[in-house]
Amino acid sequence: MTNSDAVDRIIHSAETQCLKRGSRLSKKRTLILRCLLLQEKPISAYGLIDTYREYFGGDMPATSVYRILGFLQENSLAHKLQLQNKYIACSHIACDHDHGSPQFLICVQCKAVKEVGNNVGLVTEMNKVFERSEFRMITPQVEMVGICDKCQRVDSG
Amino acid sequence: MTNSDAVDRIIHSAETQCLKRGSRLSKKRTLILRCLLLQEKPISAYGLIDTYREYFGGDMPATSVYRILGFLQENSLAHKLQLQNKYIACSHIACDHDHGSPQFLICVQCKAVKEVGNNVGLVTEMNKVFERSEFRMITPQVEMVGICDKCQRVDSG
DNA sequence: CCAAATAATGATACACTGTATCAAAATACG
DNA sequence: CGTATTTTGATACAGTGTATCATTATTTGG
Repeated sequence: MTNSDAVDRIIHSAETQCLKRGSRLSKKRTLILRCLLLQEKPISAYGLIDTYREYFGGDMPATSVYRILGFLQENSLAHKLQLQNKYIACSHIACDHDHGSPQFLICVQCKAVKEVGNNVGLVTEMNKVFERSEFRMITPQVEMVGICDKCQRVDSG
Repeated sequence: MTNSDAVDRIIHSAETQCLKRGSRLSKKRTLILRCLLLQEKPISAYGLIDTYREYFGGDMPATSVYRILGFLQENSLAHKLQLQNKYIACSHIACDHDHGSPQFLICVQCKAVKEVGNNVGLVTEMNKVFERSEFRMITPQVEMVGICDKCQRVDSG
C-alpha cells in the first residue's frame, strides 16, 4: 500500500519511463497501475476488476485487464507472481537506477510479498547450479517462499 | 522418460516407501504415477487424463487425477511445477537417501525440467536473502528458469 | 483541420486449471 | 461376513487466461 501522494509521484515517474521507451501509458493503463499501487498485497486479475470498479466505477473487461497487465509487465511497471497467479506493482518504479531482475519473497501464511534487489551472492550460486547441470541462466528472477517477520511473531507468541 | 523395466523398479520402490509411511499406493495411484514416469517432460493434469486413456484405456475423472496428484505429492513421489502448472514424477524415488526439498531448472524454450539436489551454497545464499528481509526460510524449494544444453546448441548452431 | 492509419479498448466466446459436494465402489478390520 | 474407512466417480461450478473480431481513441500525413 502506498499513500495517494506517493502514488501520484510514482505514476508520474512511470509516464516518464514509458515516454523514454516509446510506449504510451494510456488513461486505462494508468488506472490499473494505480489499482496495483494501492494494494498491500498481490492481487489477481479478476480482483483488479473489482478494485477498479470500487475506485473508479465502471466495468473493465477481463481481456483489457490482461492486456494492460501484459503492457505493465513489458514496461517493468508490474510483475506477475507465478506462484500465486497474482500481480503487483514493481516496487522500484520511482527509483532511477536499473534494478535488474526481480526476486520475490512470499510469506506462505499471510501472502505478503517483498520484492528484493538482485542479490549478488544468490545470483552467483544460482549460476553455479545451472552450470553444474549444463543449463545456462538467462534471468535471476526467482520467487522464494518463506514466512514473514510479522507471521513469525504471531506464530511463536 | 524412463524405460519400462526401470519404471517397474521405481514403482516397487514407491510401494515400499508408502508402506513405510503408512499410506497406500492403490492401483489407480500406481497407474497415474506410471503415466508420470513415462513422460519426458512435465505434464498437465488434463494431459494425464489423455495419457492415462492412451496407455490404459478408460477415462479417469479430473477430480480423481487431482486427488491422486495430491497424494503423490504428499508422499514425495511427484512434484508440481508451479511455474507451469504441470507435474512430474520425483526423480529420486528409487534413491534410498533422503534428498531434501526439490529444486528445479526449467528450460524456457523446450520446457524440459531437471530436478537437482539441494545445493548447499544456493540454500545458504537463499537463507541470507531471507534474513536480510526479516523473513525466515521454510523450504529451499525453488524453480529457476534457464536454457538447457540442447537448446543452447540449437540456438547458437 | 480532415482523413487514413495505427493503437487501444470492448464484447463474446471459449479453453484450461482446479475445487466442492455428494454418491458409489473398494478395501480394511473386527 | 458385515461394518467402518478409504478411495474413486459424477456433477457442478469457480478461477485463470486466450482468441477473435468489433469498436473507439489517438496519431500522423496531406
